[in-house]
Amino acid sequence: MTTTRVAAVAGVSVGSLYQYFPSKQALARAVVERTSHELADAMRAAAAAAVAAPLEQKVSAVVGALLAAKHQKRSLVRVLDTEIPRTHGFDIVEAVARQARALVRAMIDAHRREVRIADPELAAYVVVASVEGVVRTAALDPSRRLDDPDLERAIVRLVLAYLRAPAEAPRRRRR
Amino acid sequence: MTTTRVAAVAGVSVGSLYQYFPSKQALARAVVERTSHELADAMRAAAAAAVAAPLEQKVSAVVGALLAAKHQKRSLVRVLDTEIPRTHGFDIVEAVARQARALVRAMIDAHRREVRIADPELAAYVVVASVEGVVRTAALDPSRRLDDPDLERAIVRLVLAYLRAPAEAPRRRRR
Amino acid sequence: MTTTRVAAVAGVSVGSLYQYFPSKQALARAVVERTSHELADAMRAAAAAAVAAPLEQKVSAVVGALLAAKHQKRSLVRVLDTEIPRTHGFDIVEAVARQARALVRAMIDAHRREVRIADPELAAYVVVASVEGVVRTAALDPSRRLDDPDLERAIVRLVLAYLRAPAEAPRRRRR
Amino acid sequence: MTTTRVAAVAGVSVGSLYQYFPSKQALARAVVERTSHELADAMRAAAAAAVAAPLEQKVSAVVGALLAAKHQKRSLVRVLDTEIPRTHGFDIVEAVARQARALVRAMIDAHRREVRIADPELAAYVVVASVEGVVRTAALDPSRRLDDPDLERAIVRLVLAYLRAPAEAPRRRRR
DNA sequence: TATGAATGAGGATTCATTCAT
DNA sequence: TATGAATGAATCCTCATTCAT
Repeated sequence: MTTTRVAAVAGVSVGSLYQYFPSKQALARAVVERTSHELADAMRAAAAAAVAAPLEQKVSAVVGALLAAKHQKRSLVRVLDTEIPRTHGFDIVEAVARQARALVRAMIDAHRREVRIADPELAAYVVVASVEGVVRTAALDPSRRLDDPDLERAIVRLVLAYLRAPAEAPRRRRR
Repeated sequence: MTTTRVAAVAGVSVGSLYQYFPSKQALARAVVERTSHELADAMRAAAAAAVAAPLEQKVSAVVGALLAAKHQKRSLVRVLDTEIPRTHGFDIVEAVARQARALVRAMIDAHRREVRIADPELAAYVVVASVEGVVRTAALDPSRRLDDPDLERAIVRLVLAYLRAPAEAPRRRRR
Repeated sequence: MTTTRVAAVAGVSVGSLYQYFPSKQALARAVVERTSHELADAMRAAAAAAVAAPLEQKVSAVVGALLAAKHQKRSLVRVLDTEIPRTHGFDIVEAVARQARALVRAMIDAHRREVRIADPELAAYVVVASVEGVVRTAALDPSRRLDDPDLERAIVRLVLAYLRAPAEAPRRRRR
Repeated sequence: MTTTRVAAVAGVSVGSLYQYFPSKQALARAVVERTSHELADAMRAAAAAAVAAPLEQKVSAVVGALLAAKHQKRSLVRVLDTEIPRTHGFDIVEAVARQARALVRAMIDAHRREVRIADPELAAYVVVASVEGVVRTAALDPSRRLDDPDLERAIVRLVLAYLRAPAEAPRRRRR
């Protein structure tokens, strides 16, 4: 990803690039930012639409939105994950992850009876990180399709099973 | 990660680096290779030691081994994940992931009664990718500790819940 | 001949050099190519202008053109011969030599009566190589001038004498 | 031509190389020196053996000795001419050329009646440089053999024809 | 005396950034 | 405002030379 190539692909000159972005890093950051916001918006919208629905439908809606968004930008996702040093836009990615965790926390809170979680903060962390892991792995894996309904069902199962599993053993102090 | 800095940190000269590795890429690859092999060995050993134990103990043993290994090499893990273009040693990482999936498949096969999985291949994929996601996120997150027993318990819960969850809905053809 | 120095002498930056030539080797090759073509053109023009003249005038014209061209680019000739590994642009130099030989062959053919040559191919080879040898030696020799008319006369004498000399002894099989 | 490779081919270690030669340049110079001396000796011996013979036999003897020596060391000749910057051992090469010119001058002086030369110094220069040119070109040309008797005869013809050619026009002062 | 690992200056090349047009 | 040629700092890599063993 050189500035010249980015400019060429974008159909403008390097000079023009620097009229809009003060540096290459800023440009990368802007792309990450936009993509991240779109993702966050898609998930928020899906969650909002299913706010009154049972847990299973909520999870399904959000996971579906996530996969659809990632699938649409598949090649961009791949480039961002492969080429960009994980420092450039990390805070933005982190911000989106925080929003996602808040979203999961809200679900947990809204379904207290169904969900057996001792530490909701940790649970949200695990849910978001694990789903992100599966999506990331699948996105980078040329033999997987992000729009495979089996994959979607499997992720939904992962989340629901985790949330509904019988309470963890009571916390013991560190070994 | 410049060759000069690597050499300086290693306490040798650039020239010496090139006596052992033909290129910077080869050096990075060697580090990834070694780390990956150590990780794979640790997990295999844990699984072998628990081969006759109940599923819960097996999962706990492997997850524990994984976290311990990653925790020990925490800063290296961080550097590799942040600095190295995901192309250089990707095949090796992929090989380790394949081994991990085989390991999970063996567990599934050994506990058929307890585990309700329609597609074991996909299940192994999801288990490995999700655990990897949680570990990766925690490793890059300065406010998390990889040796936190709560984190370990949460990951074990994630895996066990997923494997034991009631059978997925029968597969429907693509929407 | 380092790229930095070439750039400095040329009054540009290294980067600019690489905007016009993909590598140092290509740069060297381009210089050799241009010089060689100029040389070949000069000799061809001289030969063409004297196409109807007697042999002596033809030879004189071509040798004069050769010396004038080399004299004009004296310092470049010196650098190319001294600094450039004989591999980089060798095929071009060889191509010019081939052209020069063809030119000499044409002269031989056009003056069959005057010239006593058993093997015109070999004769052209010897003529070109010997003249090249004298010019090269003189160009590298700081105590010689390429525009010395005595040198020119001597070279003309060398060529004419060789071509006009009584027939070589009949070829005998290898000793 | 790296020191390591030279050492490897020579069957010793780099360190040993530096026990005998203070630098790579000195090593190259020594090789050039030895080869040059052998060449000079061979030519001197041939000339001495034919000191009383007619001019044609003298020239033939020296040219034969030159070609035989170069043919024997053909690959070395090639390497020296291709790889070594023309500065390293140039003075030695120049010294040998000087000796060769003296040798030719002696021949001219010994055959004053047969040879029609106005400027013997220049004549010797041209003879040596032209022969060197032919030998060099042939040595670097993979399609030529230095032990080809036709080549030898052609070179002898070149030298004899040049020396015996009717007197050059009387020297005119430059412009 | 022979070895060859270690050294690091030097050199080719890339690419983010600037700025005259 | 858009362009893209020019810039040169930064980086990878080579290889002549040294020196501890």
